[in-house]
Amino acid sequence: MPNSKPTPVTMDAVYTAPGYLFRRMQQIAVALFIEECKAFDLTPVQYAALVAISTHPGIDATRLSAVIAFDRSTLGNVIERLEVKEFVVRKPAPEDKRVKLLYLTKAGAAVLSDIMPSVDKAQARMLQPLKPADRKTLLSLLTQLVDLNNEASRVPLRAEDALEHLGRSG
Amino acid sequence: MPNSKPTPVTMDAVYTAPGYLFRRMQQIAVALFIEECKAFDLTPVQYAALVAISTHPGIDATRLSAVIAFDRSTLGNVIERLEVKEFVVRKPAPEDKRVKLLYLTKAGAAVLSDIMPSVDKAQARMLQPLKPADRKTLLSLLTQLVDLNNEASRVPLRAEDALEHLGRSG
DNA sequence: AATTAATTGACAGTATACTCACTATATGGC
DNA sequence: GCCATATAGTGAGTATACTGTCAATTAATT
Repeated sequence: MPNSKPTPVTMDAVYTAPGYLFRRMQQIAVALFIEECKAFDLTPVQYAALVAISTHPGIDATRLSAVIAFDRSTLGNVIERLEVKEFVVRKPAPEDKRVKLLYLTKAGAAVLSDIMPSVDKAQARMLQPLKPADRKTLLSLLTQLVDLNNEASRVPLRAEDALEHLGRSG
Repeated sequence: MPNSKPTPVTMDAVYTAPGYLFRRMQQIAVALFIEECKAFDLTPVQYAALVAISTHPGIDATRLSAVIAFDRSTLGNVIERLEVKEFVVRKPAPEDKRVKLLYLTKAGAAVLSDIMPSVDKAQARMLQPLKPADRKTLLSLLTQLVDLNNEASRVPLRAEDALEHLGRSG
């Protein structure tokens, strides 16, 4: 006799799904970042953009989006907000009229170096509840997984793209 | 002699931060879900809401937000979209004029049971690159971490809230 | 019973995160 | 030089994810 009862759906179908757990951790990570860094009025994404511009001065928006695995359209708004806060300036590229090159202002460099301890504190807090050995294990597995799934996301990370802008001036 | 050079910021400050890795995995998880489930026109959040309403028929929006750890304001829009698709109906509660109770329609129940295999496929795909033992380890650590950090997020999960609506009708 | 407090859903505002479409500009093949 | 193709940035549109505020309603307190 076949089983006529359909399998009942339970909330465990949601709670144990990796996708749900990643969404929750993303929520938690952002909340902790905002809490620790509220004195600096920077979001996690704005912070990542500042670091990337600091590391690659004169990068353009398209390459920046590849370096932080960030959608190009969204990045336009992020840069705009960083410009309003005067942490970033956009200068037209001399040899390509389409391109605008990104640079940190003095205030941008200052806020980046000032915010670092708070960022580190936020990052430490989100793994704090785990035993040190488990933190290491989780970070290692997460790093592998992000790397191996890189092409699955709509905006894969292309760290090497950051080097291309060097070809412009030399 | 003190070290006068400031520590240079590198992209590793971003790439190795757990917050960045969780953001990447969330992007990847959503992309895989949308890809596998594109035939059903449901987002991960809409799917979670449908499961919760299926599990708790007659729940209200506030309790639903606690059950899926989802901001109440955002949830209003999510429910609205599910209503437009006719997967969900809102009925005014007889004994509390503020409250609207949520129920799946037949179409909602049907899409939920139809989408399950695709959801499972998406969830499997995001851990696929890891060895089976590592998948288990990661899921276990993630589950612990989400649970232990529950209060850190702005909308903590309150699964037990789901039971409260039962007190209304009896 | 009347006042206060709390709750519900709605709304406005900000910030990701994505889609597709568009203009301006560059570049390749011919 | 010309034309097809590609690229850079922008804008419109959708969907989370949060903040605050607000009116309506209910519950708690006196």
